[in-house]
Amino acid sequence: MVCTANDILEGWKDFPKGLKVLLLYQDCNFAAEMKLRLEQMDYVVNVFCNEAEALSAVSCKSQTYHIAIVEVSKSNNDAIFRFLETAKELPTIMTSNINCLSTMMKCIELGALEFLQTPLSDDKLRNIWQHVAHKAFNDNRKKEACDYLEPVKESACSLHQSPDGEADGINHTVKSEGSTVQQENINLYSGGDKYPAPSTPQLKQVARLPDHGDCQDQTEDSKSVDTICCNSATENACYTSSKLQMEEVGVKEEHQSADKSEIIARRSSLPKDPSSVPCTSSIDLKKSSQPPNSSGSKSNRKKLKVEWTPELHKKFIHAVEQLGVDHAIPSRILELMKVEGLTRHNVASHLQKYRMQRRHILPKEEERRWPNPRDSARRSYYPYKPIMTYPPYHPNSVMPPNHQGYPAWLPPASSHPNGVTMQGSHYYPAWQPAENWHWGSYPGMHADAWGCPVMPPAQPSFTPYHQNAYDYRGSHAIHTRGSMVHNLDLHPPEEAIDKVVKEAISKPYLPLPLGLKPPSTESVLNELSKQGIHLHHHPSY
DNA sequence: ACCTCAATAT
DNA sequence: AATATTGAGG
Repeated sequence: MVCTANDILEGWKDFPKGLKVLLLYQDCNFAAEMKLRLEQMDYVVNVFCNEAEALSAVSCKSQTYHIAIVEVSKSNNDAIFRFLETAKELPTIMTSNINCLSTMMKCIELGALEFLQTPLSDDKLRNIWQHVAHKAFNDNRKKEACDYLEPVKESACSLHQSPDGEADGINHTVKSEGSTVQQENINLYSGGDKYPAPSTPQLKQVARLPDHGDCQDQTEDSKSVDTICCNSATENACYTSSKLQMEEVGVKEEHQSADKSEIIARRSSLPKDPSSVPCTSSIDLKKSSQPPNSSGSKSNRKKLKVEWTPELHKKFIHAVEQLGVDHAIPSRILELMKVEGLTRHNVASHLQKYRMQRRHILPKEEERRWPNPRDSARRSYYPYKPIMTYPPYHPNSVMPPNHQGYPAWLPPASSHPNGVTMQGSHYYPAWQPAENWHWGSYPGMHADAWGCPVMPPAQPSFTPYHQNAYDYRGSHAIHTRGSMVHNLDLHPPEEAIDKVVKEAISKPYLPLPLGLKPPSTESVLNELSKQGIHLHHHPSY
């Protein structure tokens, strides 16, 4: 159970009213007086006169406290220290009329928040809530960092020293941390906690473990995992065990939507319901039956094999869709997929497979749809049904071909903004990978079928230029209703041309717009300069 | 630096 | 046999 900053700021009406304070005083009279004062400040106070009682109260599930105020005297030092040591979860303020540095120091060492000399002013008393808030923020930060880093830990470590030096795993991690998406893995806390907002007691006192509390500690010290987050409190047990379990098994892909935008959207609206927070995506790396090596992670260099789970594949397909089949290149796909630990190589490989499948599957389909032998003869490498489409440099010329038998300028319906679902039945029979992946879990979604068009058939209503797929490189989308014919003489804005051409020049490996023969760079530049567009000519391409 | 394809490994 | 990884070539 975590008392987050959000709980306090949003979920806790009238914070700090109702803050639950445990008072541990030897002198019951003093205690009563304190109780009174605190209650006048709208705190809820329970008094204990000996440390044992107080401790049992702390460990009692039914009653929870946000903060403790503990009186120290010369006589009760040991008991108080014991209290501090045991109730690590509970933020504790010490108070005393003695002024013994060593005692004070010991208390602080044991995690006390501060040491206040009596008499306590109202101000000081009133302000105790700040410790709770402070800790909440602190924990929140730690938790995020922890959640974020934890799943990567293993893969990152393994990839870190990958021989070819390509630490995509790391890069990726760092990158996404710096960028907008910081994913969380709240399922670690899935003990059924429902955020009983105000009564969020057992704040984990991570701060009290200066050396172990740092989740970023990448040294594989499973012991530290234990100590980090599991401090004696029983309710942490499930957290710890699940965590350890995950370490053994390897982090599993979560079935949450992998859609980046969704994650961003959700995050930006600071989820009140923790269950809606997306989980970290990381890949399930299969260790190749390696004995658990105790000493360091160095020898664990065996290449980790990426298992393309349905979820992973789905993300892959998503990415490919977004980019457009023809423009899906490993690096971009990798970016879009936002999967930690996955390397460009992995993606490239998968992409290769994917393309192979397409090539094998589609021609057959084409054959069925256009049994005209001439067509098949004309079909080239990519089994498109394709016809010359755009005039050169039309921004839409980067459209992927469609496979629907509709005019080639029709964008794949998958990029149809309305996300119209497939109803026609003439899409491709779902080719399925050999393994029994559970495609069924994405009903109506054919994106996951290998090499199959990922989209529903074009809509009769034709909204041809809604091409979200191609804005990815910032080309101006020209939203024009109606069919191509009306657009033949359409001249896109120059920047658009510029962008497309630049891209084409700088990324020779990207496929050319459909139907175009590769023009020589010279001729392109010539043509452009005739139109007053001047680009640097890089002779290499 | 990165893509693609083919060879190789599992 | 299928699929992931590695490597060569562009």
